[in-house]
Amino acid sequence: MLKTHTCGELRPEHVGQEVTLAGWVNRQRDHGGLIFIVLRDRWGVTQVVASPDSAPEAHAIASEVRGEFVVQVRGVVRLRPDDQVNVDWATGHIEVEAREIRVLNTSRTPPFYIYEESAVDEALRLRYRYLDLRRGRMQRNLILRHEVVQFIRNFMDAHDFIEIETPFLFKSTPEGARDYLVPSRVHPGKFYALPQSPQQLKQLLMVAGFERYYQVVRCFRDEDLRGDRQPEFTQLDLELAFVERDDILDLIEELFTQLVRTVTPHRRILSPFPRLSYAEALDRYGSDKPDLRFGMELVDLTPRLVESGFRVFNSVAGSGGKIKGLVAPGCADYTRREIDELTEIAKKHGAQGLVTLAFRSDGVKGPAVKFLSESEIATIVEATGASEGDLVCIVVAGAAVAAAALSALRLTFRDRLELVDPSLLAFGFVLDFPMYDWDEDEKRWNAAHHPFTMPRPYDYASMASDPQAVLSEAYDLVCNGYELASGSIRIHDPQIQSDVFRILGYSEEEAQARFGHMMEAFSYGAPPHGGIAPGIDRTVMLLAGEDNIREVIAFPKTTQASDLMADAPSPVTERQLAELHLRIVDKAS
RNA sequence: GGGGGCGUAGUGUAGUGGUUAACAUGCCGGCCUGUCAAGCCGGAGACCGCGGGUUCAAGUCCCGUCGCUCCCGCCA
Repeated sequence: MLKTHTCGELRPEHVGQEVTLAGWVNRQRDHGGLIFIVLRDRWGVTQVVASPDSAPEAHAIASEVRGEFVVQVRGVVRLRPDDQVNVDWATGHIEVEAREIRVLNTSRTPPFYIYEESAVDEALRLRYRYLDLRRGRMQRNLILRHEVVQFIRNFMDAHDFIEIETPFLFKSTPEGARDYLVPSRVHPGKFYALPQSPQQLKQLLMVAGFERYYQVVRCFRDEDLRGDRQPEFTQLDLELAFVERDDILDLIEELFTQLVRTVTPHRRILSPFPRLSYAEALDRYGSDKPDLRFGMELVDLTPRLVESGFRVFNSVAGSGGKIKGLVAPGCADYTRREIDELTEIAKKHGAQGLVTLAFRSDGVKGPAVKFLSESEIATIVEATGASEGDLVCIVVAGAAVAAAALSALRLTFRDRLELVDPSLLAFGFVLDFPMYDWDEDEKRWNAAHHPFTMPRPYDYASMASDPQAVLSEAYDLVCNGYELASGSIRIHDPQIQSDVFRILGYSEEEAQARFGHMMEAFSYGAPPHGGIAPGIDRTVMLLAGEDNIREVIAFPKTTQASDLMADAPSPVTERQLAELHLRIVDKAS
């Protein structure tokens, strides 16, 4: 070893020992006489002092050292003078008096600051990711990520799960997300797909009798990126046989509760995790992934105001539309410009407009006030609980648009009014998702979760006649407005599976071609089973207090799905293409 | 696929259509023996992402394009 100790471990108890440290130079401060070097490694920083009197050769080398040089220092640990203790450092009570300094490698001046938490252009960070990863933020985040995964593996092992690897080269299914395809050299014109998740394989492991399976596994989806979405991401994929929904929810609640207590004990959680139905989540928060850290719940004013003389309100009569609102506390003095911004947010989510009522000391203000009766305003006050100083925002639209618009407004107020406690991790479960979504473009029903999800038993009869009304045994874990995990109890009865495929519009032949291997497997004694798959990247992001999963991934892609460091994706040679039986077609043609 | 934001020394930023593009920091040199964002003095460093256009004159206005980013669509 080129070091006897790390840069994070020396304490007053080591005083007098001769030690060897090795790491990167954070800073070098040359006082003409004394030279201070702050040496950094994965474990911390330690101050090294080179004196021209006691070690002239080491001092001469120290004077040549620059930031990010890699150096090895042999020296003696000594106590700092009382008035020069650095209380911000774990090693701040001591320093190492250099006897010998070796430069193991020099460094060019880095393109951005390593030792300081300053803002740097994202593209530059990604281009020099190996330097960005040296910085404290990324070091902390990746170490935290390791601790999270380590905790998960221990937890799963302690609960009698076994980890089984599944193939990355698998079969494409056109359902769901777009697949990343891998051309086959051996089979001209045929392709593998990288798995969107090991969904089918883990169900087959249940058929195989493993009963409790898990895997920390990479998943691939060729869809457009977001702050919480990367083309490749990591899931804790798990599946159990002979379980019911609540068994899985209880397990996940225990896992995340213990995870937070172990890895980030300074964070608070809600206990027990709230469990609400999809319908309730949409009704109260306008979202199936509500941020439960704060209230500001939506209020349904439809029954109270649908017969109003105000044309905007009575327009939803008989249409199934909704009049819903929320109260923004203390926002009655919003300017015209601020109200316009709120209106834009509502419109972006499909609303025609936004009705605002500002409850000021000199009365209720807003463009709609003159169309409303005193008793209608009193009704709004009573229903929403608005009081002086508040701004009531009302959206009149179809149920889905009203929910989307008000949810967006709720999150806007969350950020503007700083309504959340940043230490809180508000986990919760959303249950009873619909089984099917209507796809307006394709004019057919889609599986809301996936086609192996079990419908709620008492809904079988109505399944064919009214797919819209069928609920499923699907569930999500949400946290702070993010979907953290998604899962379901699966179909293990070939007859139900075939009924579901029929509603999804697959002919017998199509179902056989796409999922024949699954249906065949289920005919050999498939146990009742179900599972869930928490996203590791999002989990670590939330635990780390970051708002983008790039900050917890060592080598992420940009929003254009490229790697700026290695410059991927990149062209390949004609020879490679020929071997794969591929030809590039000009996009214009 | 659509919409918004950003792009100016290595880095972070400032910059009414008008002289030689400014500040901080970093970098280089000098001084300095207890600093820890060390200090003091001096210096170098930018054709303002790229390409067009408007104008007597463009970092600034317009169009296009590239990159990063946020959002909508998309994400079984």
